[in-house]
Amino acid sequence: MAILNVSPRLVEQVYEALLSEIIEGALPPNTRLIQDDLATAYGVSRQPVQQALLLLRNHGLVQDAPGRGLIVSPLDVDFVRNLYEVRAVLEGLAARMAAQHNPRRAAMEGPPLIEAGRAAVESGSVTQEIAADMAFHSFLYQASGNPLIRETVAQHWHYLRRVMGEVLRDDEKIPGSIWDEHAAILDAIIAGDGDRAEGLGLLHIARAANIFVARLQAHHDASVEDLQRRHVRRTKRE
Amino acid sequence: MAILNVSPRLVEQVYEALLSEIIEGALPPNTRLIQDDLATAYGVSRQPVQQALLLLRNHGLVQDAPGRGLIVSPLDVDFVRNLYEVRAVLEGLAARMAAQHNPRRAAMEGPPLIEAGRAAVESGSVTQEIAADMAFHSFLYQASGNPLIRETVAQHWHYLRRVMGEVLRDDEKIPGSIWDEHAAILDAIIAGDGDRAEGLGLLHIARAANIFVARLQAHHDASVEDLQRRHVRRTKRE
DNA sequence: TATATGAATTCTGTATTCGGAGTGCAAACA
DNA sequence: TGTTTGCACTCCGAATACAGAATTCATATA
Repeated sequence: MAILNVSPRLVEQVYEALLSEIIEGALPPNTRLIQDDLATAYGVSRQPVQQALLLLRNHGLVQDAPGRGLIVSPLDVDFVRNLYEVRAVLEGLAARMAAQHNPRRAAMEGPPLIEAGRAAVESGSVTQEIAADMAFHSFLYQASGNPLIRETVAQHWHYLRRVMGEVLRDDEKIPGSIWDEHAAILDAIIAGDGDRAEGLGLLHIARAANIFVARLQAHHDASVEDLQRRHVRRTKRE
Repeated sequence: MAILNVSPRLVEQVYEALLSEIIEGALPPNTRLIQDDLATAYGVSRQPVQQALLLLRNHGLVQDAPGRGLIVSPLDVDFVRNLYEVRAVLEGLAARMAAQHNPRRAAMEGPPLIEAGRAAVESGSVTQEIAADMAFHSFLYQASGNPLIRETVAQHWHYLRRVMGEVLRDDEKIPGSIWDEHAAILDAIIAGDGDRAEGLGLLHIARAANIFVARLQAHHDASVEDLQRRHVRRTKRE
């Protein structure tokens, strides 16, 4: 991924670079992160690297590994479940607020996003699907009129993208029905029906949670099984 | 203020020190923060100060003031309103989850907290009231079984404490009725009634929001008026 | 007297250097 | 052969040093 923010601040550039490498899986969970190595890899001094790592640690994407510096945090299934639980209520809140404050705007800007989403599904590109999904939800947060919702969810989004990446890397696609759900939420917002919008928003995220958590769990189980198999092989050999 | 966390990490010590100075109002909004000055004041080098400021900026407590470094973020009334909006749904979620997963534990540990809260109100000490309130809500988050709720709210808590400090510094007390509301939430949780618990939790925070936002607005208006009066005086003199 | 231009100052961001804590390996001993 | 002790190495946090950008103040000019 290209570095979009061309700020002269090395800290931010390193932060963005590390963030996308983690999200996209180039740096898999439990990878050790050595300041010196990163510094030479990015062609900067250790100082900005250290600060970028401080921020990542603060956001939970990397964690202390006492005695051996920092490692990329593993994707804990329980954690992801909790994440979706929180995001669901935030999504509900956003939908309710959008219905209360911006039904007109939703009527204007919403439908094209749904169209774009359906087109992305047709195209079969997972990347495009994810982008369209993000665009729709971002719009929702914006229309809620409460910038804090977007900021809070943004923190979570890093993890969700990691999960999506992990799950979709070799799995089949996202079910296209999510765009029916999006359309239903949008309808409720345009109708100004806050209660219904909230309920549908909540439900939508709860469904997504079920799908992704189940798949992540399956992945996790598979990798554990794999480890066990290897272990058996090695034990046999000895 | 004493440094409680005796971690050998200077960054954290400086962070904590700055945080409490901001929360308690020792560093009022719009105060300029100069790395060098802070470093000599705390008796450390600029390095840990810079990192602590980076974290504070990331949390929104300080912000860039282009060309003149960093300043303490002003307490924006709209922002606080949004904060309470988000916290309300999180509080509702916490109450619902606690009712679903930990009614027994709530029955054990809840009542003493209510007692302590009522005692704090009797004592008339604002500090104790705030502590008791925080204890009750912390318990709720813990009982929800979702650690993310606590973490997310913790981020917000800094601001809420600033608001409380600002409002309660010279104002009258918090209404004692909040402990009736707490008791009602607890009842619903013990009864295992998730819906009722959620509704009451939401309502409780919404009420608190009304009180504090209104008072903060009043403060703000008063200070604006004050500025205008001064301006008039100065204009007359000229 | 108001405005523009230049230098000095201030402050930040980055690089480099220093000291110390922890780990892992190896050798010695039981 | 298993355990323990000591040493070397790795790596991090903090201090110091350096360079550049922005502001402010003073001076000169219209």
